[in-house]
Amino acid sequence: MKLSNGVEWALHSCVTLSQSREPVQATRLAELHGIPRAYLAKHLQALSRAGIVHATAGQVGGYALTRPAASVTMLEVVQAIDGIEPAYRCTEIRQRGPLAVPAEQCERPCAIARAMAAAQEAWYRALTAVSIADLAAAIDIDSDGTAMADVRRWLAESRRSLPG
Amino acid sequence: MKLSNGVEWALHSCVTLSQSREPVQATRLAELHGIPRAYLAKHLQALSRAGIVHATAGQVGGYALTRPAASVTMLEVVQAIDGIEPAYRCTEIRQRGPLAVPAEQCERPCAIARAMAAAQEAWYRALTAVSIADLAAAIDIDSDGTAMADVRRWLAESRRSLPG
DNA sequence: GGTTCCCGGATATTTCTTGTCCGCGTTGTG
DNA sequence: CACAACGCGGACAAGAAATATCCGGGAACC
Ligand code: SF4
Ligand code: SF4
Repeated sequence: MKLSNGVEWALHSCVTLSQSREPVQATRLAELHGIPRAYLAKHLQALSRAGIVHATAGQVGGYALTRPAASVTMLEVVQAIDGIEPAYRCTEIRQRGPLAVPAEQCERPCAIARAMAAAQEAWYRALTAVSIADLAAAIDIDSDGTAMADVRRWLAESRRSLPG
Repeated sequence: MKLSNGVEWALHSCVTLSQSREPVQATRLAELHGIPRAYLAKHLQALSRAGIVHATAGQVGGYALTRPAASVTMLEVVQAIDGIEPAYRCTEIRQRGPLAVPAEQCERPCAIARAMAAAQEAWYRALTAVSIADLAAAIDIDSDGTAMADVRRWLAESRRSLPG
């Protein structure tokens, strides 16, 4: 079981966006995190398609959160990047081989699939309980209240200096 | 997030093995489920390395559970096949870029990594709660008490007829 | 001793992730 | 209103990982 590392970038980007009311360009977000610009843009597009962020084009364009950070859950971001398909994909092997179960008995998933679905559900619940705002607040506390202020300052500064 | 489909084969194989006190060859397990024999053998080797099943060589060899089915949890099987590394791998991007956090502040994982770890823990807990014996019992109930008996009959029969 | 079967690694094939590119639409400006 | 600049969006290659397969030992049984 593996999670795309783009999830980490997307979560960090959302936390950063929650600190700015103006749109932030993909170039800035990539530079801030030291990651390839073009690839981050691809993931941001996925967030855009999921309705989590809104992209504005043009000279002063960029990305911004569409909803308040407190209403965006981690699960939404994870699913936007990694897809909504569950980790366990049942290939219905019980319908194959010499003891094949007839299809009419396979209407509802079997015990194995049910247990896996329950585990997935527990995973979803844990991620739903945490919002982007929670993350921003927790990161701020971890850094003694300087992290988010630094981000806001850097965003304001880069908007002036870098395009020059 | 994706789970190797070998997990499904391994779980089915364990349930099957729980119905037989004699060792069952990899060839039989593969035939019963209609899956490639060689690849299933590779996964069974992983189960063997994890101590879940014991392989006996020789003419009447095969695989058998080392412990009672009630004491083997789904999580053990999943981790034996899919590995124990967590789904979310933190690449410490906060230590990169213009706002890099110094390493001495990164001793404990940040809020994002903590939330992901909590979700993973919930997933583990759900899988630990279900044993192979539970699965066998549930599958038996789903089939009105015929599935496991059919498996036992097929195993006994194939041991006579097929090698001939 | 012959046979059967499991173990382990080496290897080919396919799929997915990662990474990069340029066209199109949008925005601000003259 | 036409122009030019800018960034988003999806299409396109390279790399990694999973999937699937094969064969040479070694062990147990007959
Ligand atoms: S639903 Fe259950 S029995 Fe059917 S293939 Fe999936 S795990 Fe196997
Ligand atoms: S520990 Fe937190 S801040 Fe550091 S890279 Fe992981 S998610 Fe980002």
